[in-house]
Amino acid sequence: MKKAERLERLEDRLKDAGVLHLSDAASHLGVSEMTVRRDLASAPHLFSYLGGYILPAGSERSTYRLDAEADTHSEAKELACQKASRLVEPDDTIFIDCGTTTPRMTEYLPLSGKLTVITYAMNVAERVMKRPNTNLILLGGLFHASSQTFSGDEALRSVERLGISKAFLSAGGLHSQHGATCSNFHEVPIKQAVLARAGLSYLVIDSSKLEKIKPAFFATTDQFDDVITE
Amino acid sequence: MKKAERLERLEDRLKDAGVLHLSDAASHLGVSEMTVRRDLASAPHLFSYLGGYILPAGSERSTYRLDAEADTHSEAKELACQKASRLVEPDDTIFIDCGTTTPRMTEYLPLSGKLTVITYAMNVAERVMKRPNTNLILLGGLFHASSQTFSGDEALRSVERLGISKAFLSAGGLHSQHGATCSNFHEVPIKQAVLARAGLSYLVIDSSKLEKIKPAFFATTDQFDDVITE
DNA sequence: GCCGATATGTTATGATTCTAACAAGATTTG
DNA sequence: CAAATCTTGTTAGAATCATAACATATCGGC
Repeated sequence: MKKAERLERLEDRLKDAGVLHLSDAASHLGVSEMTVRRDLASAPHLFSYLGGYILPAGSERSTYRLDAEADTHSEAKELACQKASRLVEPDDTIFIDCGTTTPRMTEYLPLSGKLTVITYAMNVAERVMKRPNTNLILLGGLFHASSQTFSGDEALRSVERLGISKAFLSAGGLHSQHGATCSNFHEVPIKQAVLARAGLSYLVIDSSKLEKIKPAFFATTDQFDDVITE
Repeated sequence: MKKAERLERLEDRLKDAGVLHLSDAASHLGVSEMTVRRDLASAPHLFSYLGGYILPAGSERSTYRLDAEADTHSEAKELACQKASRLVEPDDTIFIDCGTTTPRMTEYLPLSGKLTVITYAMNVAERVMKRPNTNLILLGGLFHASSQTFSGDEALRSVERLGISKAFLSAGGLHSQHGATCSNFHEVPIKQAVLARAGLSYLVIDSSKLEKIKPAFFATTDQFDDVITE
């Protein structure tokens, strides 16, 4: 058995198991741990190796799943999104912000009528594109892994040419004195452009965000028509 | 600082970094490693912990299942993409077109260096965003489910402001007389804008496309520096 | 303030992982 | 066939990780 074959078997095995311990891999391949180490070192584009465990390459940067339970304050966010979705009418053109809260709205949006969803968040786009009877407009640009969003001048210009009936914004903090703030500065221009263009603007947050302050300020409290929490 | 806050900060940090060493996490949070261990143990649904390293939960399950077999001329496309990827150098800025062929290139691109990938195809973006050390620029706009792409004026204007060293285009047909054609008219403006801006342009197709004609014409054969097939 | 309960830090010990160096076997090449 | 090269295995010491036990600190009633 040659190195190439071992690498292939490792790859296959990883697709099933997800992670593999060095010692398991060694016995599975019938070679010493040292050989597996050397195999791994020779193919860093295929595998990641962390403290004795083998992973498929790139899984460190996996998309953040929004599985119902795999998130802090999950039930609160779910509830807030259900309430927010009730405000959407079948023929609206709505903006949905990034984060772990507002993307959940996609599950509760009305299916009748011709809804149009505008977003700059990948996790929102991925969900909306699978819906029937729904237009999706994604504001593109440079991708930021930290927030799963895009940023760029052209996106701002696009917003100015769109009609937005209702905007659903998210925030990392909402403070009575210091308004709405978020963690990433690149989100600020888009949020502000949307706020300026939207007919009605809502802030959708779970109550744990109240009275918190994050580094990037983007709006005062009175710029929102309503704040929706659980 | 309470446990809940530490967990949130860990989550944020992981979104950026992907993995985090126990000792880094401890110093980042200003607590002992033992406390971080205990925090992790109390929230196994949020994090995976392997040999001293913290990962987002579920990242072992990287489901990069390719539609590889569920596609015609699959091996031919795969081969063409491998050949095309060999033309890419570590610090290039490349454009990758839509379809079922060119998105496979993402698997073979070099991992060293700081690659930048420009695209208007959702299936390309979804793959590139999971790669480390890679910038992703998505040309946004209105989503077309038929080709999994976006279209819009702002995207065209974005292309004019980008420097593209190599462009990898796809086509539904390449005819000796009638040039390169595709099935969707909304792809034409982007393809043409990219052709006009790219340093080198390649057409990546499997040989079954040769001498075929599709409804939307977008380029003559001599506009490409090379045609890459299996 | 006092108390119990919970949270956090420290230490020590054993297990595991990492790395380098060398030896033995397999493969290529002239 | 023999030398050179590449591959693999073994060993040992250093570094790191895991776990438990205990000490200290903090918090929330009463």
